[in-house]
Amino acid sequence: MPDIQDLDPRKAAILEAVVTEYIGTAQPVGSHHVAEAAGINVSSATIRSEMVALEREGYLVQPHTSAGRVPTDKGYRFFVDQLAEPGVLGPAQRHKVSRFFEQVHGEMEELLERTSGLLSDLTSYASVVVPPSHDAVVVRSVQLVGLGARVALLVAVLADGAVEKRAIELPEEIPDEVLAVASGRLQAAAQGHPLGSVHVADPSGDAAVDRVVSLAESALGDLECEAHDRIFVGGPSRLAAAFDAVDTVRAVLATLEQQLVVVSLLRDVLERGLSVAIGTEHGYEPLSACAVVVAPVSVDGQVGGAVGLLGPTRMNYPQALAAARVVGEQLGDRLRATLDAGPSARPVRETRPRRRARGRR
Amino acid sequence: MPDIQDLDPRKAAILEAVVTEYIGTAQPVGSHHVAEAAGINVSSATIRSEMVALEREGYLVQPHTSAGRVPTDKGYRFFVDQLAEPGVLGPAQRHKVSRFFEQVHGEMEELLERTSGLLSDLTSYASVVVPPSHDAVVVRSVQLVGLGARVALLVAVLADGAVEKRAIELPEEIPDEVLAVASGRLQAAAQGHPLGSVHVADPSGDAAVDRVVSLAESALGDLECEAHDRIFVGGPSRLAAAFDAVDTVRAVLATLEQQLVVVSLLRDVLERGLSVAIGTEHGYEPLSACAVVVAPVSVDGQVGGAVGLLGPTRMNYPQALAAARVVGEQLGDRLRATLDAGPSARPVRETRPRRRARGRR
DNA sequence: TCTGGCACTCGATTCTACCGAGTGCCAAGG
DNA sequence: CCTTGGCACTCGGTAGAATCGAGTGCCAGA
Repeated sequence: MPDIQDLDPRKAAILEAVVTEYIGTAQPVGSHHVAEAAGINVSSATIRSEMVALEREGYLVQPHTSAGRVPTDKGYRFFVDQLAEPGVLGPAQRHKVSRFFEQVHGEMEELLERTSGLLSDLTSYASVVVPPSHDAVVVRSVQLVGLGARVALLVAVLADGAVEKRAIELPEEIPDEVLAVASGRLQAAAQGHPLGSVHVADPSGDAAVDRVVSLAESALGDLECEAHDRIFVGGPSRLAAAFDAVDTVRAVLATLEQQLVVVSLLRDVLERGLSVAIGTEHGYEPLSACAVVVAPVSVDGQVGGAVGLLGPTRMNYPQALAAARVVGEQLGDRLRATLDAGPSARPVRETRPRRRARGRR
Repeated sequence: MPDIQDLDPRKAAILEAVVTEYIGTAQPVGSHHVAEAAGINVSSATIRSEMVALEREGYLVQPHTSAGRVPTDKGYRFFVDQLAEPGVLGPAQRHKVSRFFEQVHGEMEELLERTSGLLSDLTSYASVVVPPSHDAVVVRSVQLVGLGARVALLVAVLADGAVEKRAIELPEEIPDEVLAVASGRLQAAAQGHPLGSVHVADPSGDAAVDRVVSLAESALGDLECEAHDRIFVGGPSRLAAAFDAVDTVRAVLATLEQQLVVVSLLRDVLERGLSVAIGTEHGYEPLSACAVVVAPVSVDGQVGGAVGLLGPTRMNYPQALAAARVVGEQLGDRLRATLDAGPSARPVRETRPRRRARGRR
């Protein structure tokens, strides 16, 4: 792509006018409308000739001859990267956010669920919240609870307030007392360590206890991997409002149902250092009519989770970006607050110096 | 409504033909098509005159003069109550179900989530799973874990494998040791009792401990009430496929987002002794284009939860009913299995004799 | 280089005609 | 009395023609 650099300032202004107009009206915009836009002081004829250039360079397309122009993905990209000013939340929205994070109480899962609701309320797009993985988060408590004769539930409470659980099939019938012993040993070994690195050193006298402990140990390891595939989707009904083709709606909804896909989508986008992926930029076919806005959720400088917005490519990028950033930041702060206030060990803080989340653009 | 009783057998046959045809094709069906249907041996003229009668009585409507007929809600109702034969799952579907319940492992939340997926897979409608409330389920374990300096997390494991949790704001800074003592006292008092009726009898020597314990006690009571408002929605994208008006899709999706509404909808329907609510029969305006199929999930004869299907009024009722019933039953069995296999107390079984879930129609 | 003018395109809208599925009615036949 | 074939009629949907208008590309003149 040779022409990713700048555009003629006038072309840029025209492109900007087209994008903003189209975002507002969803109608192809013609040279006449552009000429009326603020900051443009040339006639429609001039604009027309600039538009053919813009079209040749791939920033605009005509749905059909003799219709107005519509931005391409590339056009939106240029707009987002070079033209749009940062965008701020309105006072009402800002108020909503701060009140939300003041009022919200309680427990992690609920917090995430409600955060996704907040985001989609603010923007009227569908939202996704991917919680940070628990890689570095230490265990606060582990417990084994007998459920059936040969089933036990492993419950781990992490320092960030998350509760992870997993059923364990026992190879034989284990009396409650043995479970209790195993539970105690696990608790002693796990407290203060991250999920993945729990290891009970020396064997107890009891072989049954040891068997249970080792099962639970590997289950803890599994938890670390599995935990972060639960995502929180907010306001899917907004999608139906955003698209008028019912097929598109179905395809997008179906994609949203596949949590793994969504998680890796957001992760991909973040890893490429982007905060916006437009149309086909992320390689996910069924979402080619969508734009995705992502903001990291970083806890102590470590990017763990993400919040995202999903809307039509003609979305209000500045506003969506602002909302995602603010909510992502606040959520991160909130999560860190829980972590930091811990009465005892806070190894994450010690091992990793605080670092500002690297902003982009 | 005077005319809820039976219909002329011939009228009934015609109505049945119209309904089945319309369910299949989504096109208004004319007298000619009906005449060709199996079991009808009269001419189209006769059918026409019967149809005017059916229309006068409210079972059919014409979208416009000189189009075929479409069933009304009342028409579907009659079909479901009097005409449709029970309906069975195909062998492939039956296989899917049984394999699912054999394979599914682990923990309650995941079980419910995946069950909703199963249901919507079987039927290609959107599904809802409302877990049984924990009224009668006894506590297997309770634990207090300190999170922040003045925040503790109350984690309760119930006999059915559910894990309920709630953050508690502490009025003062409580050292871990005090929490541990309180946790132990709670555990002793709660184990084997249902969530609502946990009471720690005699005070300890320590006032701080007692304060924490009483806070936790009331939190346990809250948990009982709150717990059942988390529902599991499967396959919302199916809705986009079922309706072609994008407005309808949006309205229905928006309703599905309000968990409380959905829960009370299903509850209402079940309480009225129905398993199907068609169109406006449930008073929920935005869902007037939908039919809801509900089946109870009963554990030990106690109806606690429900599974539901949400589709267009022209849904395949026999199949949907069969799927919902089977999955509801299996889910109930599954939940009871966890309960029954408990190594120690099983008070529910003792106090309530097993009773067959009363079938209807 | 910009601009106003102009011919041209082509989707959207409207109108007409027409087809055909479907109806209601009726008179004849069981 | 019920059924049936016949018949005129309705009216949505489709196809084609006419029209409208927003928008374009091009060009000559400032």
